[in-house]
Amino acid sequence: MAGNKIRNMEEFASVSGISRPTVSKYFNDPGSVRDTTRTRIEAALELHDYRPNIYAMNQNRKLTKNVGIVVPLLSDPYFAEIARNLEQRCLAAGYRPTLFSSHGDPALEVEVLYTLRSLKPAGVLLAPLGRASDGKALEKFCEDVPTLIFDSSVDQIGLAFVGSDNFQFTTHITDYLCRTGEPPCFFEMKTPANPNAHRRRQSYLRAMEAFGHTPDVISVEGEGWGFEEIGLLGGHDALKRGRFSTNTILCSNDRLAIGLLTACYEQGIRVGRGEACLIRVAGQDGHPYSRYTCPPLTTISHNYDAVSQTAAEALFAAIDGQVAAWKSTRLEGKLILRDSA
Amino acid sequence: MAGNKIRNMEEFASVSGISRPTVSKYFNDPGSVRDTTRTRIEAALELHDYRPNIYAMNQNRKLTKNVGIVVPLLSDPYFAEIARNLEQRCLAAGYRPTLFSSHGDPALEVEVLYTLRSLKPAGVLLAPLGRASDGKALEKFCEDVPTLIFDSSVDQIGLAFVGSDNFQFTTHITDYLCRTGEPPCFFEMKTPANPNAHRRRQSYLRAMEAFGHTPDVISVEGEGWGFEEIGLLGGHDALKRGRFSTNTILCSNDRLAIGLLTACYEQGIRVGRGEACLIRVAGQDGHPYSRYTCPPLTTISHNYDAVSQTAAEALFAAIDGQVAAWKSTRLEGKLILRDSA
DNA sequence: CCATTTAGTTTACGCGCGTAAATTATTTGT
DNA sequence: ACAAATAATTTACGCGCGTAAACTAAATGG
Repeated sequence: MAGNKIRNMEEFASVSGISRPTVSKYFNDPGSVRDTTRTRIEAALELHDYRPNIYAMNQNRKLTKNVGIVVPLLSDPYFAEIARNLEQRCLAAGYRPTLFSSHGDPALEVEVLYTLRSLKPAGVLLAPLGRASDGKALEKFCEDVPTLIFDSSVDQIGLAFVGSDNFQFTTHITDYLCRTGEPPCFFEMKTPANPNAHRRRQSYLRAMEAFGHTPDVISVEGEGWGFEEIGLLGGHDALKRGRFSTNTILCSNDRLAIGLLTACYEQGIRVGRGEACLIRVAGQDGHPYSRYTCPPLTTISHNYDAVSQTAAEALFAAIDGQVAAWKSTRLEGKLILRDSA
Repeated sequence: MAGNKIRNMEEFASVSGISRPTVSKYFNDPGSVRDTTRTRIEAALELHDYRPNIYAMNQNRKLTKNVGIVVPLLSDPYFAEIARNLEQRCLAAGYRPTLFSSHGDPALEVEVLYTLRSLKPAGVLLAPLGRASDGKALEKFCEDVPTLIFDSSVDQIGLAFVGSDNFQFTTHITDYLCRTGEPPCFFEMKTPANPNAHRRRQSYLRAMEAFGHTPDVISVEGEGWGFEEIGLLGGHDALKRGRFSTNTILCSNDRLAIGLLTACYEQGIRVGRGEACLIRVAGQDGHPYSRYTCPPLTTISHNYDAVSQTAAEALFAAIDGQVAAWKSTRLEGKLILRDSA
């Protein structure tokens, strides 16, 4: 742990009495060198705590162990959670994950792709911004780097797509709401950034039709990624104008629902399924904070584990050379019953 | 934009008719080459959209433009927000931020430091895990890399410390609560990961004493970073056992408060400052979600902008060679009055 | 014990770029 | 138009490591 500072592998090799190429071999796979050599290297390692420079390692490697993970917005706990999940799986599989956020900005998303090329990753797990993404840039990137698209699909690019089955999401929770009370109206952003939102609206319309009810979509104004704020303002506005035609509101996503719940609270409207409650509110996503709203939010949750596992394993298989035709996997969500609906 | 793929600067230099060293100079500072040369390079750039490999660039550079940003836990929106803020400032100042999360794990925090060394950053903005951090490793790292510590201070390491004045935080909000109703009891984790929590408890005790009231600290069990869950469970328990001695509860942080609010809701206890309300709840931090709780959470907020600006500017100054003695800057928080207290 | 496998060493080159020194070409002032 | 100043080029080396080829030393097997 003490000793003079070791600056590079050359120096470390010399103090450990082993040649640099062998030391290099050791760091790439400790099991690939003889027992006695490994022991000597590890003894030297205890004395000098040297670490190879990762970026120099990757410079001239045929296949790196790097995996890039890109999400549209890290400050959204949903993406933070799925990113964390993916990182763990990469580490467990022996890869080096590097996390990037597009911060909701298409230009930054393109920048991230350039940075990723420099990283020479073995593969990339990419959740695109969606509507605002530079499709050409994404497509070009996917041609150069093995990329698995998750969460939000954009055309048929990359190795495969893994995400949630938004049609099932909305159909399922609409069905639940219809069976347990008044059929829901649908609360959404007018111009959502994410293509999943469109699928959810369509699915709501279809489901309502199938169940023989008249759909009602409330589309609120608002740009950007501040969904809670948009739900809050839009909710206040819609409540004041008596815009909700039923006592049950299905939100396009949980963050909108969180804002709407606050609007309801601020207008003294009691939410829930109890006797004293005026309206029911449900969300979609299984957002990490949905458990802690008041009332706790009934929602249909992504299967976080299954989505990340499927995505990660598909990417690792592709890295290992297992070629597979492009495929879209959409996993079902699970209804989480809480007090809000 | 089309053209054959350019693999490196050598190839790009040849197609643009300029020598590689000059092209290299251009990328490091476009203004440092003659107008005619710049025009020719930029013309070639439009045809081939080449980008230098960032990691190769940094390999042999005296001073890189890299800045590392490390936070303890990205899935906490508080850290996500401050990280985003810092990233923007780095970009605006012409640096290349790279974001890392320790994911609440001291071992991972040490790993991150190793990765950072490989990055050869000009400087690092580091928010340590706190109590669980490997102090020796942090100290050693700070000796090698210009590092500014923020959010949570650990000894007197690095270039400087920038954070919030937790004493002012708690004193200020305790004062507010005392003036507007019953003096608060203090709701906290028994074994908090963050040293700021200790400062807040102490400050609460002092403030209560100064105001001539008897303090009451409720310390709940719970390990890890799932503060909402801990607040929820601990809140349920404390409520059932009549553990709160006054109708006013000051939480050690907003995430605990969010959990406590849910516990109150689930026990049918109305929170707020209105007539019909049984208890008041206040938090500390100005968490991004505190606006959207029910009722919206009264809290004392970090001055996010000022903290990140002070931290970033101090680091940039140090990178520019402006030596300054180690200094601790603690910025005051701002009381945010909402309905919960 | 010697011949054969296996692992290690040397040597050499490559990755994609920064950077310094010496040289040559271009621009500027007059 | 010419000398001086400025910019670009050539040449050469370095960063920290991967990797391949040829060679040598050590571990096997009968």
